[in-house]
Amino acid sequence: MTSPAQRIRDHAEQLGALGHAARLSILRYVVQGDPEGTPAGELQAKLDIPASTLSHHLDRLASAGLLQSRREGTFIYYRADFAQLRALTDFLWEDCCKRGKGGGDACC
Amino acid sequence: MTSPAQRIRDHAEQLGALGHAARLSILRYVVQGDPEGTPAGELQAKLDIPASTLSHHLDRLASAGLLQSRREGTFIYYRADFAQLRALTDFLWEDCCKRGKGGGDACC
DNA sequence: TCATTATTTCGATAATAGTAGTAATACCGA
DNA sequence: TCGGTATTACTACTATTATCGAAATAATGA
Repeated sequence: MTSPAQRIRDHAEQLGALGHAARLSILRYVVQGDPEGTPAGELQAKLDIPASTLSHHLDRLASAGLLQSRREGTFIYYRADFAQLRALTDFLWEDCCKRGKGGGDACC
Repeated sequence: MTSPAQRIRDHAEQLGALGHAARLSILRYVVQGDPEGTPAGELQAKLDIPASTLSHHLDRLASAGLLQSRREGTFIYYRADFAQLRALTDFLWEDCCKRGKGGGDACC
């Protein structure tokens, strides 16, 4: 059971991880790619990011729980954690308009 | 027409704006509040954030396009820009698994 | 005009994040 | 084991962001 404050912090960390053009591009590339994962080298080549910089970004996204990695030989495949991503986007809309005048939900 | 790169930058800015516990709390409070808006003073009191700090956070959220403000007397009401928020959350899922093996969409 | 309340701007400091070269490590095929 | 490729760790430097007190601005009503 995570406290409400902890949920805020965790989701803020995930959003912060996405709040950078390179990392957002990485996530989208991985989300749009094969569900089995995309090797780091492909990301480096396609997104044109130096390997060391890319590694930091991947680490940050994985630490936030948005990416999972799996080693296969020399390749490391990264794939999106769709459940976490869904939880994050749902979180933003949670209890929308709950405290509105008539409890109305005309907004969402 | 915004270029793909510009879309990435704009959405990254929005996500970065949400990537902070205080600002995420602000957005959620506003999203869950009355669609007409929530005065800054209420946010300050409920979320216990110093006025000047709050003002900076509100400015950042508004600059990113996630909040809109409206003055009424001495009060300034902030409300969520639901269309922008929807566009943002949809963006993360856009073309999910498009490049997957069988064009499968088992993941989303 | 004056006092009061609501909110923002200024300004300075402290803390965090981004970048990328180089070195190190891991794996595989020969 | 050796050589090549893939990937990460170390490191240092720079840039951006967070914080908040104090001063300034805006609106209202007496």
